[in-house]
Amino acid sequence: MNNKNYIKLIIKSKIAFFSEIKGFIILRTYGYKIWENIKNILNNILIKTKHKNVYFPLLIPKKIFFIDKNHIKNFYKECAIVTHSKFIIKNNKVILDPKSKLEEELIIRPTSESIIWYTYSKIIQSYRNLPILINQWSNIIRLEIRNKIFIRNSEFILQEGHTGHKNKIECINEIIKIKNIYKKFIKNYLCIPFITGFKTNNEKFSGAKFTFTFETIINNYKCLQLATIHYFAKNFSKVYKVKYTNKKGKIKYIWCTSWGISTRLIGAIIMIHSDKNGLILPPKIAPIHIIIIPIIYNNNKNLIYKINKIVYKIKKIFYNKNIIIKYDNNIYKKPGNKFYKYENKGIPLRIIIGKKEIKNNIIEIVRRDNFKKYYYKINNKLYNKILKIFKKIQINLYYKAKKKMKSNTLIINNYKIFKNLFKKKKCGFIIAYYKINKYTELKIKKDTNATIRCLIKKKKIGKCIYTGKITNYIAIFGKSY
RNA sequence: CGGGGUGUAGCGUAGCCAGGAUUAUCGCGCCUGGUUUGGGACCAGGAGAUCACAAGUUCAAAUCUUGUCACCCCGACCA
Repeated sequence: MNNKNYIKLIIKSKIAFFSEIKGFIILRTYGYKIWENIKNILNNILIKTKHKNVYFPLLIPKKIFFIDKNHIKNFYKECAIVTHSKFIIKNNKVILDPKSKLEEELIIRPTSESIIWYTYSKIIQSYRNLPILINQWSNIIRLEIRNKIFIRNSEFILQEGHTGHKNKIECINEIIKIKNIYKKFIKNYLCIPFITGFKTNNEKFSGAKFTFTFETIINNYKCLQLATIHYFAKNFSKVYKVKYTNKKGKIKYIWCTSWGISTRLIGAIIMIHSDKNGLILPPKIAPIHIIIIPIIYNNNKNLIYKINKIVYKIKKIFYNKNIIIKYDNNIYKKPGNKFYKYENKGIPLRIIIGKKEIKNNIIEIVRRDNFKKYYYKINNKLYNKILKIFKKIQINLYYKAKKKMKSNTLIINNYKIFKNLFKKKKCGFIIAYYKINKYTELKIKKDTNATIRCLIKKKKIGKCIYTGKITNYIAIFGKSY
Protein backbone atom coordinates (compact mmCIF):
# COMPACT_ATOMS: atom_id res chain seq x y z
CA MET A 1 0.00 0.00 0.00
CA ASN A 2 1.55 3.30 -1.01
CA ASN A 3 1.26 6.48 0.93
CA LYS A 4 -1.48 7.94 -1.27
CA ASN A 5 -3.74 4.90 -0.92
CA TYR A 6 -3.06 4.76 2.79
CA ILE A 7 -4.27 8.32 3.25
CA LYS A 8 -7.20 7.78 0.89
CA LEU A 9 -8.31 4.75 2.86
CA ILE A 10 -8.18 6.62 6.16
CA ILE A 11 -10.27 9.47 4.77
CA LYS A 12 -12.76 7.25 2.92
CA SER A 13 -13.35 4.85 5.77
CA LYS A 14 -13.94 7.89 8.00
CA ILE A 15 -11.28 6.94 10.51
CA ALA A 16 -9.67 10.36 10.57
CA PHE A 17 -9.58 13.70 8.87
CA PHE A 18 -6.78 16.21 8.45
CA SER A 19 -6.97 19.24 10.69
CA GLU A 20 -5.89 22.77 9.91
CA ILE A 21 -2.50 22.15 11.49
CA LYS A 22 0.14 19.99 9.86
CA GLY A 23 0.66 16.74 11.69
CA PHE A 24 -2.52 17.06 13.71
CA ILE A 25 -5.54 14.95 12.85
CA ILE A 26 -9.16 14.69 13.78
CA LEU A 27 -9.97 11.20 14.98
CA ARG A 28 -13.54 10.65 13.79
CA THR A 29 -16.08 8.47 15.56
CA TYR A 30 -15.11 5.33 13.67
CA GLY A 31 -11.39 5.79 14.25
CA TYR A 32 -11.82 6.88 17.81
CA LYS A 33 -13.89 3.79 18.55
CA ILE A 34 -10.99 1.63 17.34
CA TRP A 35 -8.76 3.48 19.79
CA GLU A 36 -11.35 3.14 22.56
CA ASN A 37 -11.46 -0.62 21.99
CA ILE A 38 -7.67 -0.82 22.09
CA LYS A 39 -7.71 1.27 25.24
CA ASN A 40 -10.42 -0.73 26.98
CA ILE A 41 -8.80 -4.08 26.27
CA LEU A 42 -5.37 -3.01 27.46
CA ASN A 43 -6.80 -1.09 30.38
CA ASN A 44 -8.68 -4.14 31.63
CA ILE A 45 -5.53 -6.23 31.40
CA LEU A 46 -3.59 -3.60 33.33
CA ILE A 47 -6.26 -3.40 36.02
CA LYS A 48 -5.80 -7.11 36.63
CA THR A 49 -2.08 -6.58 37.13
CA LYS A 50 -2.90 -3.85 39.67
CA HIS A 51 -1.81 -0.90 37.58
CA LYS A 52 -3.79 2.21 38.33
CA ASN A 53 -4.63 5.13 36.10
CA VAL A 54 -3.72 8.73 36.80
CA TYR A 55 -3.69 12.00 34.94
CA PHE A 56 -0.83 14.48 35.01
CA PRO A 57 -1.01 18.02 33.57
CA LEU A 58 -0.48 18.69 29.89
CA LEU A 59 1.98 21.48 30.65
CA ILE A 60 5.34 20.98 32.28
CA PRO A 61 7.33 23.91 33.73
CA LYS A 62 10.63 24.40 31.96
CA LYS A 63 12.74 23.94 35.08
CA ILE A 64 11.21 20.54 35.81
CA PHE A 65 11.44 19.48 32.19
CA PHE A 66 15.15 20.26 32.04
CA ILE A 67 16.18 18.61 35.31
CA ASP A 68 17.45 15.59 33.39
CA LYS A 69 19.12 17.07 30.33
CA ASN A 70 20.15 13.63 29.16
CA HIS A 71 16.61 12.32 29.15
CA ILE A 72 15.11 15.17 27.13
CA LYS A 73 17.93 15.56 24.64
CA ASN A 74 15.76 13.94 21.96
CA PHE A 75 12.75 16.01 22.81
CA TYR A 76 13.69 19.61 23.38
CA LYS A 77 14.13 20.17 19.65
CA GLU A 78 10.51 19.31 18.92
CA CYS A 79 8.51 20.85 21.75
CA ALA A 80 5.49 23.08 21.63
CA ILE A 81 6.12 25.85 24.13
CA VAL A 82 3.65 28.12 25.88
CA THR A 83 5.09 31.58 26.37
CA HIS A 84 2.15 33.97 26.77
CA SER A 85 -1.24 34.00 28.40
CA LYS A 86 -2.97 36.85 26.63
CA PHE A 87 -3.77 38.41 23.30
CA ILE A 88 -4.42 42.08 22.65
CA ILE A 89 -6.04 43.75 19.68
CA LYS A 90 -3.90 46.51 18.23
CA ASN A 91 -4.80 48.34 15.01
CA ASN A 92 -7.39 45.65 14.33
CA LYS A 93 -4.70 42.97 14.55
CA VAL A 94 -4.58 40.29 17.18
CA ILE A 95 -1.13 40.06 18.71
CA LEU A 96 0.45 38.53 21.79
CA ASP A 97 0.32 40.83 24.77
CA PRO A 98 3.97 41.40 25.66
CA LYS A 99 2.93 42.08 29.24
CA SER A 100 1.48 38.61 29.53
CA LYS A 101 4.78 36.88 28.80
CA LEU A 102 5.19 34.04 31.26
CA GLU A 103 8.11 34.28 33.65
CA GLU A 104 8.86 30.66 32.95
CA GLU A 105 7.92 28.96 29.71
CA LEU A 106 5.64 25.93 29.89
CA ILE A 107 6.24 22.92 27.74
CA ILE A 108 3.47 20.84 26.28
CA ARG A 109 4.54 17.35 27.26
CA PRO A 110 6.36 15.39 24.57
CA THR A 111 6.52 12.58 27.17
CA SER A 112 5.70 12.65 30.85
CA GLU A 113 8.69 11.15 32.66
CA SER A 114 9.96 14.45 34.01
CA ILE A 115 6.77 15.60 35.72
CA ILE A 116 5.92 12.11 36.92
CA TRP A 117 9.31 11.39 38.50
CA TYR A 118 9.40 14.87 39.96
CA THR A 119 6.06 14.13 41.59
CA TYR A 120 7.09 10.65 42.75
CA SER A 121 9.94 12.24 44.66
CA LYS A 122 7.36 13.99 46.80
CA ILE A 123 4.96 11.07 47.14
CA ILE A 124 7.25 8.12 47.78
CA GLN A 125 8.86 7.88 51.21
CA SER A 126 8.61 4.31 52.44
CA TYR A 127 9.03 0.81 51.07
CA ARG A 128 5.34 0.56 51.95
CA ASN A 129 4.61 2.89 49.01
CA LEU A 130 6.25 0.45 46.60
CA PRO A 131 5.84 -0.82 44.04
CA ILE A 132 4.16 2.19 42.51
CA LEU A 133 2.31 0.95 39.42
CA ILE A 134 0.93 3.92 37.59
CA ASN A 135 -0.44 4.26 34.10
CA GLN A 136 -1.60 7.25 32.13
CA TRP A 137 -3.77 7.59 29.02
CA SER A 138 -2.89 10.96 27.60
CA ASN A 139 -1.98 12.98 24.58
CA ILE A 140 1.45 14.34 23.83
CA ILE A 141 2.93 16.70 21.27
CA ARG A 142 6.16 16.24 19.36
CA LEU A 143 6.56 18.71 16.51
CA GLU A 144 8.20 16.45 13.95
CA ILE A 145 9.56 17.84 10.71
CA ARG A 146 7.99 15.16 8.59
CA ASN A 147 4.66 13.61 9.48
CA LYS A 148 2.72 10.58 8.44
CA ILE A 149 -0.82 10.12 9.57
CA PHE A 150 -0.97 7.83 12.65
CA ILE A 151 2.60 6.65 12.11
CA ARG A 152 4.19 9.97 12.95
CA ASN A 153 1.63 12.51 14.09
CA SER A 154 2.67 15.69 15.86
CA GLU A 155 0.03 14.99 18.45
CA PHE A 156 -0.86 11.48 19.45
CA ILE A 157 -2.68 9.67 22.18
CA LEU A 158 -0.78 7.12 24.14
CA GLN A 159 -0.68 4.78 27.06
CA GLU A 160 2.34 5.35 29.27
CA GLY A 161 3.11 3.25 32.31
CA HIS A 162 5.60 4.56 34.89
CA THR A 163 6.50 2.20 37.67
CA GLY A 164 8.85 2.32 40.65
CA HIS A 165 10.26 -0.68 42.53
CA LYS A 166 12.22 -1.60 45.62
CA ASN A 167 14.94 -3.58 43.93
CA LYS A 168 16.31 -4.85 40.66
CA ILE A 169 14.51 -8.20 40.71
CA GLU A 170 11.14 -6.59 41.22
CA CYS A 171 11.93 -4.08 38.48
CA ILE A 172 13.01 -6.72 35.95
CA ASN A 173 9.93 -8.80 36.82
CA GLU A 174 7.77 -5.81 36.01
CA ILE A 175 9.44 -5.56 32.61
CA ILE A 176 8.88 -9.25 31.93
CA LYS A 177 5.25 -8.88 32.97
CA ILE A 178 4.64 -5.94 30.63
CA LYS A 179 6.53 -7.69 27.85
CA ASN A 180 4.13 -10.62 28.09
CA ILE A 181 1.11 -8.33 28.21
CA TYR A 182 2.18 -6.47 25.08
CA LYS A 183 3.07 -9.70 23.28
CA LYS A 184 -0.33 -11.21 23.88
CA PHE A 185 -2.12 -7.96 23.21
CA ILE A 186 -0.45 -7.20 19.88
CA LYS A 187 -0.69 -10.78 18.65
CA ASN A 188 -4.09 -11.87 19.92
CA TYR A 189 -6.05 -8.67 19.64
CA LEU A 190 -4.42 -6.66 16.86
CA CYS A 191 -3.24 -9.71 14.88
CA ILE A 192 0.12 -8.07 14.20
CA PRO A 193 3.30 -10.17 13.98
CA PHE A 194 6.52 -8.73 15.38
CA ILE A 195 10.09 -9.30 16.39
CA THR A 196 11.27 -8.34 19.85
CA GLY A 197 14.68 -7.44 21.16
CA PHE A 198 16.82 -4.72 22.66
CA LYS A 199 17.65 -1.36 21.17
CA THR A 200 21.27 -0.40 20.67
CA ASN A 201 22.71 2.41 22.77
CA ASN A 202 22.31 4.77 19.82
CA GLU A 203 18.65 3.90 19.39
CA LYS A 204 17.44 3.42 22.93
CA PHE A 205 15.28 5.88 24.83
CA SER A 206 17.46 8.56 26.35
CA GLY A 207 17.98 7.90 30.01
CA ALA A 208 17.21 4.20 29.75
CA LYS A 209 19.64 1.41 30.72
CA PHE A 210 17.97 -0.66 28.05
CA THR A 211 14.95 -0.41 25.79
CA PHE A 212 12.99 -3.48 24.84
CA THR A 213 11.16 -3.06 21.56
CA PHE A 214 8.45 -4.63 19.40
CA GLU A 215 9.16 -4.22 15.69
CA THR A 216 7.15 -5.08 12.61
CA ILE A 217 7.28 -4.56 8.85
CA ILE A 218 4.78 -2.49 6.93
CA ASN A 219 4.63 -1.83 3.19
CA ASN A 220 6.97 -4.78 2.58
CA TYR A 221 10.16 -2.95 3.39
CA LYS A 222 9.70 -0.36 6.10
CA CYS A 223 9.93 -1.08 9.78
CA LEU A 224 7.77 0.25 12.53
CA GLN A 225 8.14 0.25 16.27
CA LEU A 226 4.88 -0.90 17.85
CA ALA A 227 5.64 -0.69 21.55
CA THR A 228 8.57 -0.11 23.87
CA ILE A 229 9.51 -0.93 27.41
CA HIS A 230 12.31 0.99 29.11
CA TYR A 231 14.43 -0.14 32.01
CA PHE A 232 15.88 2.86 33.79
CA ALA A 233 17.38 1.09 36.78
CA LYS A 234 18.07 3.97 39.19
CA ASN A 235 18.73 6.55 36.48
CA PHE A 236 15.57 8.56 37.02
CA SER A 237 15.36 8.17 40.76
CA LYS A 238 18.90 9.52 41.15
CA VAL A 239 18.24 12.54 38.96
CA TYR A 240 14.84 13.31 40.46
CA LYS A 241 15.86 12.19 43.97
CA VAL A 242 13.15 9.58 44.38
CA LYS A 243 14.14 7.82 47.57
CA TYR A 244 12.47 5.52 50.05
CA THR A 245 13.27 4.17 53.48
CA ASN A 246 13.55 0.40 53.57
CA LYS A 247 12.59 -1.98 56.36
CA LYS A 248 15.96 -1.56 58.00
CA GLY A 249 15.60 2.22 58.02
CA LYS A 250 18.11 2.80 55.24
CA ILE A 251 17.43 5.34 52.49
CA LYS A 252 17.49 3.82 48.99
CA TYR A 253 16.86 4.95 45.45
CA ILE A 254 13.98 3.26 43.67
CA TRP A 255 14.16 1.25 40.45
CA CYS A 256 12.18 2.58 37.52
CA THR A 257 10.50 1.48 34.29
CA SER A 258 8.31 3.09 31.67
CA TRP A 259 6.45 1.56 28.77
CA GLY A 260 3.94 2.59 26.17
CA ILE A 261 1.88 2.15 23.06
CA SER A 262 0.13 4.81 21.01
CA THR A 263 -2.38 5.60 18.28
CA ARG A 264 0.41 4.61 15.92
CA LEU A 265 -1.00 1.10 16.32
CA ILE A 266 -4.04 2.20 14.32
CA GLY A 267 -1.74 3.05 11.42
CA ALA A 268 -0.06 -0.33 11.73
CA ILE A 269 -3.40 -2.15 11.70
CA ILE A 270 -4.47 -0.26 8.58
CA MET A 271 -1.23 -0.88 6.69
CA ILE A 272 -0.85 -4.51 7.69
CA HIS A 273 -4.39 -5.82 7.30
CA SER A 274 -5.80 -3.88 4.34
CA ASP A 275 -6.42 -5.32 0.88
CA LYS A 276 -7.55 -3.83 -2.42
CA ASN A 277 -11.12 -3.57 -1.08
CA GLY A 278 -10.06 -1.50 1.89
CA LEU A 279 -9.65 -2.06 5.59
CA ILE A 280 -9.87 -5.37 7.39
CA LEU A 281 -10.35 -4.94 11.12
CA PRO A 282 -9.70 -7.71 13.64
CA PRO A 283 -13.11 -8.42 15.26
CA LYS A 284 -11.71 -7.79 18.72
CA ILE A 285 -11.14 -4.11 17.98
CA ALA A 286 -13.73 -3.45 15.26
CA PRO A 287 -16.22 -0.69 16.12
CA ILE A 288 -18.95 -2.60 14.24
CA HIS A 289 -18.78 -6.39 14.07
CA ILE A 290 -21.64 -7.25 11.76
CA ILE A 291 -23.35 -5.28 9.02
CA ILE A 292 -26.77 -6.52 7.97
CA ILE A 293 -27.75 -5.71 4.40
CA PRO A 294 -31.30 -6.36 3.20
CA ILE A 295 -32.17 -7.01 -0.42
CA ILE A 296 -35.47 -5.47 -1.28
CA TYR A 297 -37.58 -5.52 -4.46
CA ASN A 298 -40.07 -2.96 -5.68
CA ASN A 299 -40.26 -1.35 -2.27
CA ASN A 300 -42.20 -4.46 -1.29
CA LYS A 301 -43.62 -3.64 2.15
CA ASN A 302 -44.33 -7.26 2.97
CA LEU A 303 -40.73 -8.26 2.19
CA ILE A 304 -39.33 -5.37 4.22
CA TYR A 305 -41.56 -6.40 7.12
CA LYS A 306 -40.27 -9.98 6.95
CA ILE A 307 -36.64 -8.86 6.77
CA ASN A 308 -37.10 -6.48 9.69
CA LYS A 309 -38.53 -9.34 11.72
CA ILE A 310 -35.45 -11.48 11.02
CA VAL A 311 -33.15 -8.58 11.88
CA TYR A 312 -35.02 -8.19 15.16
CA LYS A 313 -34.50 -11.90 15.86
CA ILE A 314 -30.77 -11.63 15.16
CA LYS A 315 -30.43 -8.55 17.31
CA LYS A 316 -32.21 -10.37 20.12
CA ILE A 317 -29.75 -13.27 19.94
CA PHE A 318 -26.83 -10.84 20.26
CA TYR A 319 -28.49 -8.59 22.82
CA ASN A 320 -26.07 -7.71 25.63
CA LYS A 321 -23.32 -9.86 24.14
CA ASN A 322 -20.77 -7.17 23.22
CA ILE A 323 -21.28 -7.63 19.53
CA ILE A 324 -22.13 -4.48 17.65
CA ILE A 325 -24.57 -4.97 14.79
CA LYS A 326 -25.56 -2.37 12.26
CA TYR A 327 -28.56 -2.74 10.01
CA ASP A 328 -28.35 -0.65 6.85
CA ASN A 329 -31.95 -0.40 5.73
CA ASN A 330 -31.44 2.53 3.38
CA ILE A 331 -33.76 1.73 0.47
CA TYR A 332 -32.17 4.32 -1.80
CA LYS A 333 -28.82 2.54 -2.07
CA LYS A 334 -28.24 -0.63 -4.05
CA PRO A 335 -26.80 -3.64 -2.19
CA GLY A 336 -23.58 -3.54 -4.22
CA ASN A 337 -22.98 -0.02 -3.06
CA LYS A 338 -23.36 -1.13 0.53
CA PHE A 339 -21.07 -4.12 0.04
CA TYR A 340 -18.28 -1.87 -1.16
CA LYS A 341 -18.89 0.69 1.55
CA TYR A 342 -18.66 -1.72 4.47
CA GLU A 343 -15.85 -3.73 2.95
CA ASN A 344 -13.94 -0.48 2.79
CA LYS A 345 -14.66 0.12 6.46
CA GLY A 346 -13.33 -3.32 7.31
CA ILE A 347 -16.38 -4.67 9.12
CA PRO A 348 -15.53 -8.33 9.87
CA LEU A 349 -18.86 -9.93 8.90
CA ARG A 350 -21.73 -9.16 6.59
CA ILE A 351 -25.16 -10.73 6.84
CA ILE A 352 -27.41 -10.69 3.80
CA ILE A 353 -31.14 -11.19 4.00
CA GLY A 354 -33.32 -11.33 0.88
CA LYS A 355 -35.99 -13.45 -0.79
CA LYS A 356 -33.73 -16.52 -1.03
CA GLU A 357 -32.86 -16.43 2.64
CA ILE A 358 -36.45 -15.99 3.74
CA LYS A 359 -37.56 -18.87 1.54
CA ASN A 360 -34.94 -21.25 2.99
CA ASN A 361 -35.15 -19.83 6.51
CA ILE A 362 -31.40 -19.04 6.62
CA ILE A 363 -29.04 -16.08 6.47
CA GLU A 364 -25.95 -15.60 4.36
CA ILE A 365 -22.82 -14.63 6.28
CA VAL A 366 -19.74 -13.36 4.44
CA ARG A 367 -16.31 -12.95 5.99
CA ARG A 368 -14.44 -9.76 5.20
CA ASP A 369 -10.96 -11.31 5.39
CA ASN A 370 -11.41 -14.06 2.78
CA PHE A 371 -15.00 -13.63 1.51
CA LYS A 372 -15.87 -17.15 2.61
CA LYS A 373 -19.63 -17.66 2.83
CA TYR A 374 -21.62 -19.41 5.53
CA TYR A 375 -25.33 -20.24 5.51
CA TYR A 376 -26.80 -20.55 8.97
CA LYS A 377 -30.25 -20.95 10.48
CA ILE A 378 -31.34 -18.32 12.94
CA ASN A 379 -31.39 -19.91 16.33
CA ASN A 380 -29.55 -19.70 19.63
CA LYS A 381 -26.56 -21.55 18.19
CA LEU A 382 -25.89 -18.59 15.91
CA TYR A 383 -24.06 -16.67 18.61
CA ASN A 384 -21.49 -19.38 19.18
CA LYS A 385 -21.12 -20.02 15.48
CA ILE A 386 -20.33 -16.38 14.87
CA LEU A 387 -17.90 -16.27 17.76
CA LYS A 388 -16.11 -19.15 16.09
CA ILE A 389 -15.90 -17.25 12.83
CA PHE A 390 -14.49 -14.23 14.67
CA LYS A 391 -11.82 -16.44 16.18
CA LYS A 392 -10.96 -17.80 12.75
CA ILE A 393 -10.68 -14.26 11.37
CA GLN A 394 -8.33 -13.23 14.18
CA ILE A 395 -6.12 -16.24 13.54
CA ASN A 396 -6.21 -15.87 9.78
CA LEU A 397 -5.28 -12.18 9.94
CA TYR A 398 -2.35 -12.91 12.21
CA TYR A 399 -0.94 -15.76 10.14
CA LYS A 400 -1.44 -13.95 6.87
CA ALA A 401 0.49 -10.99 8.25
CA LYS A 402 3.12 -13.25 9.77
CA LYS A 403 3.67 -15.04 6.49
CA LYS A 404 4.14 -11.69 4.78
CA MET A 405 6.60 -10.54 7.43
CA LYS A 406 8.54 -13.78 7.14
CA SER A 407 8.76 -13.46 3.37
CA ASN A 408 10.24 -10.00 3.87
CA THR A 409 12.77 -11.17 6.43
CA LEU A 410 16.13 -12.48 5.27
CA ILE A 411 19.14 -13.96 7.00
CA ILE A 412 22.30 -12.65 5.38
CA ASN A 413 25.97 -13.12 6.18
CA ASN A 414 27.57 -11.18 3.35
CA TYR A 415 27.84 -7.42 3.66
CA LYS A 416 27.79 -6.78 -0.11
CA ILE A 417 24.52 -8.65 -0.54
CA PHE A 418 23.23 -6.91 2.59
CA LYS A 419 24.01 -3.47 1.13
CA ASN A 420 22.48 -4.28 -2.22
CA LEU A 421 19.26 -5.58 -0.76
CA PHE A 422 18.69 -2.37 1.13
CA LYS A 423 19.57 -0.30 -1.90
CA LYS A 424 16.96 -2.10 -3.98
CA LYS A 425 14.31 -1.90 -1.24
CA LYS A 426 14.00 -5.63 -1.59
CA CYS A 427 13.50 -6.49 2.05
CA GLY A 428 12.08 -5.46 5.38
CA PHE A 429 14.19 -7.11 8.03
CA ILE A 430 17.67 -8.46 7.52
CA ILE A 431 18.94 -10.67 10.30
CA ALA A 432 22.69 -10.95 10.70
CA TYR A 433 25.30 -11.69 13.30
CA TYR A 434 26.61 -8.42 14.55
CA LYS A 435 29.25 -7.34 17.02
CA ILE A 436 27.86 -4.36 18.88
CA ASN A 437 29.85 -1.25 18.13
CA LYS A 438 28.50 2.28 17.81
CA TYR A 439 30.89 3.22 15.01
CA THR A 440 30.10 0.29 12.74
CA GLU A 441 26.44 0.87 13.48
CA LEU A 442 26.72 4.40 12.14
CA LYS A 443 28.74 3.25 9.16
CA ILE A 444 26.12 0.72 8.20
CA LYS A 445 23.49 3.42 8.54
CA LYS A 446 25.46 5.67 6.21
CA ASP A 447 25.94 2.85 3.70
CA THR A 448 22.40 1.57 3.61
CA ASN A 449 20.14 3.99 5.46
CA ALA A 450 19.11 1.01 7.56
CA THR A 451 19.30 1.01 11.33
CA ILE A 452 19.42 -1.73 13.90
CA ARG A 453 15.83 -2.31 14.87
CA CYS A 454 16.82 -4.59 17.69
CA LEU A 455 19.44 -6.94 19.08
CA ILE A 456 18.95 -10.49 20.25
CA LYS A 457 21.45 -12.50 22.26
CA LYS A 458 22.05 -16.02 20.92
CA LYS A 459 23.58 -19.14 22.38
CA LYS A 460 25.40 -19.91 19.16
CA ILE A 461 28.21 -17.66 18.06
CA GLY A 462 28.76 -16.32 14.56
CA LYS A 463 30.76 -13.82 12.53
CA CYS A 464 29.77 -10.16 12.54
CA ILE A 465 28.41 -9.11 9.16
CA TYR A 466 30.51 -5.95 9.10
CA THR A 467 33.75 -6.75 10.90
CA GLY A 468 33.83 -10.56 10.76
CA LYS A 469 34.54 -10.67 14.47
CA ILE A 470 33.06 -13.44 16.59
CA THR A 471 29.85 -12.46 18.36
CA ASN A 472 26.86 -14.07 20.02
CA TYR A 473 24.50 -11.24 19.12
CA ILE A 474 22.30 -11.01 16.07
CA ALA A 475 20.92 -7.71 14.90
CA ILE A 476 17.74 -7.12 12.99
CA PHE A 477 18.31 -4.37 10.48
CA GLY A 478 15.64 -2.37 8.74
CA LYS A 479 14.61 1.00 7.41
CA SER A 480 12.64 3.07 9.83
CA TYR A 481 9.36 4.72 8.97
C1' C B 1 17.68 23.13 5.21
C1' G B 2 18.98 21.06 -0.26
C1' G B 3 16.64 19.00 -5.17
C1' G B 4 11.95 18.40 -7.76
C1' G B 5 6.62 19.11 -8.05
C1' U B 6 1.62 20.97 -6.91
C1' G B 7 -2.12 24.65 -5.21
C1' U B 8 -9.23 25.56 -9.17
C1' A B 9 -16.26 23.30 -4.64
C1' G B 10 -16.09 18.21 0.70
C1' C B 11 -12.84 15.00 -2.73
C1' G B 12 -10.61 14.13 -7.62
C1' U B 13 -9.91 17.17 -11.89
C1' A B 14 -10.32 20.33 -17.24
C1' G B 15 -8.79 25.01 -18.71
C1' C B 16 -2.78 27.80 -17.92
C1' C B 17 2.07 26.74 -22.66
C1' A B 18 -0.51 30.69 -26.85
C1' G B 19 -4.76 36.33 -21.71
C1' G B 20 -10.96 37.70 -24.24
C1' A B 21 -17.46 33.95 -25.96
C1' U B 22 -15.70 31.80 -18.63
C1' U B 23 -21.87 32.74 -16.41
C1' A B 24 -14.69 28.50 -14.72
C1' U B 25 -15.21 22.14 -17.23
C1' C B 26 -16.25 17.19 -15.92
C1' G B 27 -16.70 13.01 -12.38
C1' C B 28 -17.60 11.41 -7.22
C1' G B 29 -20.15 13.05 -2.98
C1' C B 30 -24.38 16.17 -0.98
C1' C B 31 -29.94 17.98 -1.20
C1' U B 32 -35.30 17.40 -3.51
C1' G B 33 -38.83 14.33 -6.35
C1' G B 34 -39.84 9.86 -8.98
C1' U B 35 -38.64 4.95 -10.75
C1' U B 36 -35.11 1.13 -8.96
C1' U B 37 -32.38 -2.62 -5.57
C1' G B 38 -28.67 -10.54 -5.38
C1' G B 39 -21.71 -6.49 -6.48
C1' G B 40 -20.85 0.75 -6.93
C1' A B 41 -28.83 2.30 -10.32
C1' C B 42 -31.36 5.75 -13.61
C1' C B 43 -34.10 10.24 -14.89
C1' A B 44 -35.30 15.31 -13.70
C1' G B 45 -34.02 19.40 -10.81
C1' G B 46 -30.84 21.91 -7.00
C1' A B 47 -26.95 23.75 -3.63
C1' G B 48 -21.74 24.31 -3.44
C1' A B 49 -15.42 28.07 -5.91
C1' U B 50 -13.57 35.52 -3.52
C1' C B 51 -9.31 29.79 -9.37
C1' A B 52 -3.69 29.51 -2.27
C1' C B 53 -2.47 34.82 -0.88
C1' A B 54 -0.41 39.66 -2.27
C1' A B 55 1.45 43.10 -5.67
C1' G B 56 2.36 44.17 -10.76
C1' U B 57 1.69 44.19 -16.44
C1' U B 58 -2.91 44.91 -19.46
C1' C B 59 -8.79 47.80 -22.00
C1' A B 60 -9.06 42.61 -20.02
C1' A B 61 -5.65 37.70 -15.58
C1' A B 62 -7.32 31.00 -13.18
C1' U B 63 -3.97 31.93 -17.50
C1' C B 64 1.81 36.44 -17.96
C1' U B 65 5.72 38.63 -14.13
C1' U B 66 7.49 39.09 -9.07
C1' G B 67 7.01 38.01 -4.03
C1' U B 68 4.79 35.26 0.02
C1' C B 69 2.48 31.01 2.06
C1' A B 70 0.91 26.00 2.22
C1' C B 71 1.22 21.05 0.84
C1' C B 72 3.42 16.57 -1.62
C1' C B 73 7.70 13.46 -3.27
C1' C B 74 13.16 12.41 -2.73
C1' G B 75 17.19 13.54 0.70
C1' A B 76 18.78 15.53 5.60
C1' C B 77 16.44 15.35 10.51
C1' C B 78 13.61 12.09 13.67
C1' A B 79 12.52 6.17 18.10
